Amino acid sequence: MNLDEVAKRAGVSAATVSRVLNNLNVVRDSTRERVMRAVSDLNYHPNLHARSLAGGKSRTIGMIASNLENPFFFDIFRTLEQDCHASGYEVLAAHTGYSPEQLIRSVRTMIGRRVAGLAVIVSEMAPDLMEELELSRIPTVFYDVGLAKHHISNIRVQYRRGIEHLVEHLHALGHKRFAFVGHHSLLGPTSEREQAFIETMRRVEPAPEWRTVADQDGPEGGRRAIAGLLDTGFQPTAVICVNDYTAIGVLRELRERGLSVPADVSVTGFDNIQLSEYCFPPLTTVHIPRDRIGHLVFEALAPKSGDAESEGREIVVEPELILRQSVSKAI
Amino acid sequence: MNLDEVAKRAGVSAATVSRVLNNLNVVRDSTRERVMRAVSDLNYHPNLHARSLAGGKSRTIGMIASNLENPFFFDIFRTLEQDCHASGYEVLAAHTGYSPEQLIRSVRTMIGRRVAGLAVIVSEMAPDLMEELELSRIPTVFYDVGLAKHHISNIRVQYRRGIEHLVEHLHALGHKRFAFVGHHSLLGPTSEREQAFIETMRRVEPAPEWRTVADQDGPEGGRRAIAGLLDTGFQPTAVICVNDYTAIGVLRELRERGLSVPADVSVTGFDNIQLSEYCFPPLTTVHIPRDRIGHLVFEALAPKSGDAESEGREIVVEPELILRQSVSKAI
DNA sequence: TTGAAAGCGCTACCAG
DNA sequence: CTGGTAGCGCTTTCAA
Repeated sequence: MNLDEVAKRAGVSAATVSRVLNNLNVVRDSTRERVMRAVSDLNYHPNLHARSLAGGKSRTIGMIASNLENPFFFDIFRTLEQDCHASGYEVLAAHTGYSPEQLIRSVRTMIGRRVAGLAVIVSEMAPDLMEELELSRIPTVFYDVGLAKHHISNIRVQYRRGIEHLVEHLHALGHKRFAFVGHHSLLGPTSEREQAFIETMRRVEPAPEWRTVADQDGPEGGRRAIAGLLDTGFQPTAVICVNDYTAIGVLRELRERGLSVPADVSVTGFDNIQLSEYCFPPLTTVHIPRDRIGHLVFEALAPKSGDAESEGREIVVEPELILRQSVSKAI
Repeated sequence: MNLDEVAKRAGVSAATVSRVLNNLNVVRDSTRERVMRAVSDLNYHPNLHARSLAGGKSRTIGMIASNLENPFFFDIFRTLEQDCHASGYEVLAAHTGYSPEQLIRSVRTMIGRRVAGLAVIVSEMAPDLMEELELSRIPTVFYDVGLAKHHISNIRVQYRRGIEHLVEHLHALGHKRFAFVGHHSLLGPTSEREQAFIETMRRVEPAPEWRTVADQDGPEGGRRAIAGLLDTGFQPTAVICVNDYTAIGVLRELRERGLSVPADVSVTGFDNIQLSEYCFPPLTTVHIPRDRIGHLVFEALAPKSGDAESEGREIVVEPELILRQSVSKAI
């Protein structure tokens, strides 16, 4: 089923069918109607591959995320998608499951699809990819990795600041034994959070005891991580989690061990996802404005009429401490 | 940047470059190497649109879900994606946010992309779509909607059975005032759950008091729904939620009103998503095997070598009651 | 307002 | 093993 058959059935040329389908208002109404009729009679659906091939441009934006299951990433996706739809763009989402190989595959696929722009919101990062993307000349946004370049923008969240807020708050409450629950991922924002944690620990007076552990991203990973740590005999009074999603698992494990939060142990998350208000107790966390990030990504990728070809920018996002019931004074 | 430029640079024909890129092992090693070198020198990425256009087949499977944020849908997606990747397929995911218009757009886009198969896992359903898809001859799987047809398979979960299990269990525990918390969506599985609830209520002796309410899918919707109901003065001792994700919001609202679960109110979910074990208290729910569903979808869509052109099948999935701590005897 | 025809970049078939 | 070439289905001039 193709344009020609539709054209034949409508008694017009392929060009005219194309005009109708693309809303070029140069077609006589009667002709347009005949075409539309043929289209629906034949259950015709334009081949999008042919369309992009012939048209050149793509009107599609790609987003690659480490873990779309984590609401943090999904919230960014949702906002980006809304903005895109509002401007007639499609969004293609891919997730890597934190696998660097999958990341490479996804990036290549996106380039192969000739997306109009690409958002790479991942923690794992292969350095060569940056160059591959730069060379591809596709407008790209990275999240917390690398530096802005010609076609590459960069959004960076002041994770360090967020962690510092958290630690200072807990420290002021008298906590002296800290744990950091991270997740596996070689580079990027995660380890920035861990680094910030470690450095802050070293700076604080009097020097606290502290440990770091890591497992998968998510409730299950968080649960296993804290379980492993507690099994070593270390008894933190404050547990700082790399993100809210992981913190949910920590809360459960503590609860099942008969440890009360925050009476026995204070717990913090990061991101301020919706679930952080719905878990028990609600999490003290650090707000990262995913919606704002989504909008920023869109702005960086969609060529606003006027901008010739926007250069890559460096965009900084400030986090904000959110106090809830999962934290209290040290025992 | 295209095949020809690569061919020129490598001093071979476009056909040969194509052979190398497609791993047709008929190319001399030295030639292959020269080509690969040219490819990487030029940072060449094959145009996937041209490829599918020329090749005809697509090696891509589409999945449309109502709400990818709800782990129920995401789990199906994850499994499907794993199976697909293992067999060299790509997956294109779209979500509709329960919007029938978006569903139509997504389906059309998928057809336009000429996907090799399409999974439509949604609650909202426009009847004409079924025919549009049937006519498109794309192998399709619907979830709990319509009937199997020529190219259309159907997975149906015995929701009715699941709800009955739940109600009987609660009834046996002496509950006499029930609430059903649903979510908006005109047709399909959701209302099947609600219908099952209503019919079961009418059948049970002695006749219980009951109400149904609905809001969005998700914690926020669940919270608002139960809040609205409680504000009317109705005091259920058992709240049956359309799914676990929504139940999380119900748990929070009850907690904030000082109602203890399960001492004051019993709450049940549906789906048995991972979070149902992580919330407080852990939810009594009904297990729906999302991984099995994911596998079934894949099998129904990917033409296993051997099958000429598998006919649409009707596949039935049995749910299973899972008892946890969110339910107890009526006060 | 409409038609004819030249590509878009790639695969696949036919020769050599 | 390699090259030439005819499409795949659509958009987009250029003419009419």
